[in-house]
Amino acid sequence: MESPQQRRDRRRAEKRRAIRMAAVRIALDEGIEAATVEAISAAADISPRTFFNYFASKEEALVMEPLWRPEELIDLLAARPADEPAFQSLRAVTRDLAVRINGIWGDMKPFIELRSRHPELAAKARAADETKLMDTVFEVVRSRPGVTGRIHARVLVVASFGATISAIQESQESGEPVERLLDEAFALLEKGL
Amino acid sequence: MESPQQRRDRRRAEKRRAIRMAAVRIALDEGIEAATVEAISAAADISPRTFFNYFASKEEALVMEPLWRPEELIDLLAARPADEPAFQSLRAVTRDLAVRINGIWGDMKPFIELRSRHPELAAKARAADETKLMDTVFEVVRSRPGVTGRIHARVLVVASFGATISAIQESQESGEPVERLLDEAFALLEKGL
DNA sequence: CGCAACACTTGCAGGCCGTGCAAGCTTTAC
DNA sequence: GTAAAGCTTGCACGGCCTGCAAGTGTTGCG
Repeated sequence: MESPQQRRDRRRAEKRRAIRMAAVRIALDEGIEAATVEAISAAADISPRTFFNYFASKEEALVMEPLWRPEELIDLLAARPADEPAFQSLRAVTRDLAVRINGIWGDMKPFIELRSRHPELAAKARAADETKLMDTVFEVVRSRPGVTGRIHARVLVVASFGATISAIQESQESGEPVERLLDEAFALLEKGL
Repeated sequence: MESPQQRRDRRRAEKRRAIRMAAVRIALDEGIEAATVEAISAAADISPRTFFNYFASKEEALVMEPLWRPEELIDLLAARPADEPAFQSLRAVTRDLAVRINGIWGDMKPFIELRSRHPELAAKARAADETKLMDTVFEVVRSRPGVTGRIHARVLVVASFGATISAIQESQESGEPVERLLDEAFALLEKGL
């Protein structure tokens, strides 16, 4: 059975999704300046005030849900063998996560289209939680064997994230499979630039 | 002598700087929520409307001027030998530019302090012009010899930028010289992770 | 069932950001 | 000295976002 709490969570998630869809549809069909909170709320059949019970900002509704949450990433890293080199752990973990994209590729399409028309959307949204993501991973990587110092850890993290995002972006533009591009990117990093 | 246009430009730059200083001082002394456009304008002795003749947004006044402009970076890359490997060009250019930081370290201090208290400031400001910066460099790197494809170029750029920013951040936190950390970071990338 | 606790939605009021416009003022050009 | 060009400012307005309190549904329990 479904507990009342689960029920509430599910309905909430559904409504959040519905609002998002309305927002993106307006932004794509009528231009981003037409996607005001008022217009989105009307389309989603809620009051403008309620919109902010679901999203902390208008922008949040116009970008896709982040693919990775910090806690999840930390769990996955912790699940790797403790003596595995940090670089290989990052490689394995980001590969697992990136592959998940293939399953939701269809859902991502409108967001990708919108982002390509308005790059500032992705930039701002990304910066906010991506730096936090990298900071948390940085803390994990620091304590791995073979990591000689803080700058080493920083470079490992920033290069791995960069490779992952590059592969995803390139895959979106060229249509090549994410896995192949990801392997190519990490192989370059492994063998040296 | 000074042409009238130069004179105007200079006065404008001075005023911009003065407004910035007022903004950062308020944000540091009284908290960031006290740094409203109204308060900043009053402190800088201009009208709130005029504030927006100098800055497109309030945030712009609270972060430091970007260290690198795209055109400048492209010029510097173009000045490198055309047959130099892309990685070495990036290494040399970012090193030159990063060293410039040592000359303006003092001016940067308030901004660094403010950014450390409010990370979202740096995140948003950075994302906006940093992605544009990387896109332009990407185009240059793509046409360098030895760059085998788009993903190769992407990884080169994102890793180099990541290394540079890591070195700068680490230097700010640890006090070690930027050059040393930069060398260490690029050496890691060169030999492979 | 009935009632109390809880969660969700909404309106209202208000602060803040950012922009177009037009009026005034200062500097520059001839 | 006068016209053109640039800068500053006030005004009005639209849009984002928040706290608060009132209203409406939902849940849990006797």
